[in-house]
Amino acid sequence: MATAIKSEVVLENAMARKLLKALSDPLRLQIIESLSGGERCVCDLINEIGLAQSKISFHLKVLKDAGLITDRQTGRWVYYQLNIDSLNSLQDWIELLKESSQQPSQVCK
Amino acid sequence: MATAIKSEVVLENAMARKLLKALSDPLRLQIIESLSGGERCVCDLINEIGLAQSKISFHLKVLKDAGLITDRQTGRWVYYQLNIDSLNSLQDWIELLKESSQQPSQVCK
DNA sequence: TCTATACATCAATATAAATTGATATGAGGA
DNA sequence: TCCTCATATCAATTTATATTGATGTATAGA
Repeated sequence: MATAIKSEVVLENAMARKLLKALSDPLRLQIIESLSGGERCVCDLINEIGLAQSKISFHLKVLKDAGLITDRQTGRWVYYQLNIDSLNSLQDWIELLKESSQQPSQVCK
Repeated sequence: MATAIKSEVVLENAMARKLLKALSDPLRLQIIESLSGGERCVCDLINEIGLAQSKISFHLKVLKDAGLITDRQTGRWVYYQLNIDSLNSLQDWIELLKESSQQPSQVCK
């Protein structure tokens, strides 16, 4: 059904928007790239990236709110991990763009 | 060679950073989504999106500088089009993240 | 050459987002 | 219970980004 497909696309767009926004900061990208080496606790990220703890925590929250990472607490430590599902969603969104963008151009006027 | 691979990844990261930054604005996403329907001139985008011309032009420039779109002038009209290569780069970057993120977690302390 | 149209650019302002330094919370261990 | 450590949160400030309205530029047609 056309409406079903369309509302799916709209949903996808809304999700992509959130993810892309969260990925638009260089420090957050550093965190993401660091987490791509596997799960890490905050203290490790702080050491690895070498920046203020409040800064790291702030950006971790942004990434978590966007659904890009998940956390898990063990004792005093909190471990963060990339959420593969969100990366898949982003890839799907890009794929949709690519698929629909090869249409004939409309001449203006 | 390990260094060659690594510098490739670094390049990819730098490119991803630029693309993601450009994609982080809702109006620019609207433009991107509109262009996914095929090449469009600025006047069409203005009508479609219904916002000030200077606004649209500003964001088109950001998208173009990032390499996400290309332009082509014909007479008085300028046509913009999605640059598929940039979308592919972004997909590749995400793919790399996914591939390397399934490693065993390191326990803290 | 004059005028209208399509688009780009710019300076001023408004808005949003990131940083900083301090404080709060909550888990463990002594 | 008290202390320390790991992390989160907050208010104030700074920095970055977007918007607005005006002006500039190039093209085409009369």
